[in-house]
Amino acid sequence: MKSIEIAKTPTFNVEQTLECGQVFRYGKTERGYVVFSLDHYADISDCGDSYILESDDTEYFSNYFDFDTDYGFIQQKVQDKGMVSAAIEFGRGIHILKQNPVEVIFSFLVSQNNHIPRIKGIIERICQGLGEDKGGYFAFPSLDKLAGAGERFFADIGAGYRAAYLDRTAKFLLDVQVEEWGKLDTENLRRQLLSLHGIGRKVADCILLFGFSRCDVFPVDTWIQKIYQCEYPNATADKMSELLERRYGCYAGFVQQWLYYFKRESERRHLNAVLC
DNA sequence: ATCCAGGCAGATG
DNA sequence: CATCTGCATGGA
Repeated sequence: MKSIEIAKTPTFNVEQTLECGQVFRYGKTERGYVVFSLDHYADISDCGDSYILESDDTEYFSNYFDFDTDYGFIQQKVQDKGMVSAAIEFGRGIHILKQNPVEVIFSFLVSQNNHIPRIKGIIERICQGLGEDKGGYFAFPSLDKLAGAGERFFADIGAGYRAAYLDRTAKFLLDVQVEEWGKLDTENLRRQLLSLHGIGRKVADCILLFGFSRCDVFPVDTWIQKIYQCEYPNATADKMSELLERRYGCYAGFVQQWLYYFKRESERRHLNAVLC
């Protein structure tokens, strides 16, 4: 196990980055957070003026946390006189994680029409049931294990009607080189994802953003719809996504994540944020 | 208890 | 093209 020090800056906050809804395998500790990705783990503790990251693979996580992107620059580019700036001020420390595409595909298949606490539980039980025991935690399962589990397994651990999606997707991906999909442009990659059973526009866009670092997509879920229903009263979610992608271009994914976190946290904390 | 959740597939106007 | 419905489950 190795450890690295991460300087604290205004544009990186571990709590905001992990709690903003892009990742589900993490937990709070006394001094910070633990996060799991594939078969790796990282423990990040708050040491006042810096973070200490302890991990089995510190290089994996220094890429995972996306320290090379200039978030201050992006925040300056997209600022406005309204809710985008308000959302940035609230979630200034969010980074978009560079997660494993396969893990993201399964995570966001589970996420549809579901609450985040329950999503976390379902994914955790998938790891417990099929993942390698790493001593203290379970790895995300291999495609072999996922494909061999059967629909019953996913139903039994509480995946609900998504069990069939998980089973079919696992069996399909067994014969595919998902890593090759990274070479496709966003439009063709989205088309590929949409051809899978259980993946629609919103789940595809989350996979594009969180699993393939396509920051030019703007996933539209129920929270984002609430934000924009005043401005686009008769636009479907798909249409809304197109319009917002066009408006924010290569920064769309970042803007979306700041707005999502702001809206959801405001509701959760019963703040009466002005969002229309 | 009733509503709703980081929606989607399939069926029907 | 747009709109409607059923879906499994459990947190609030």
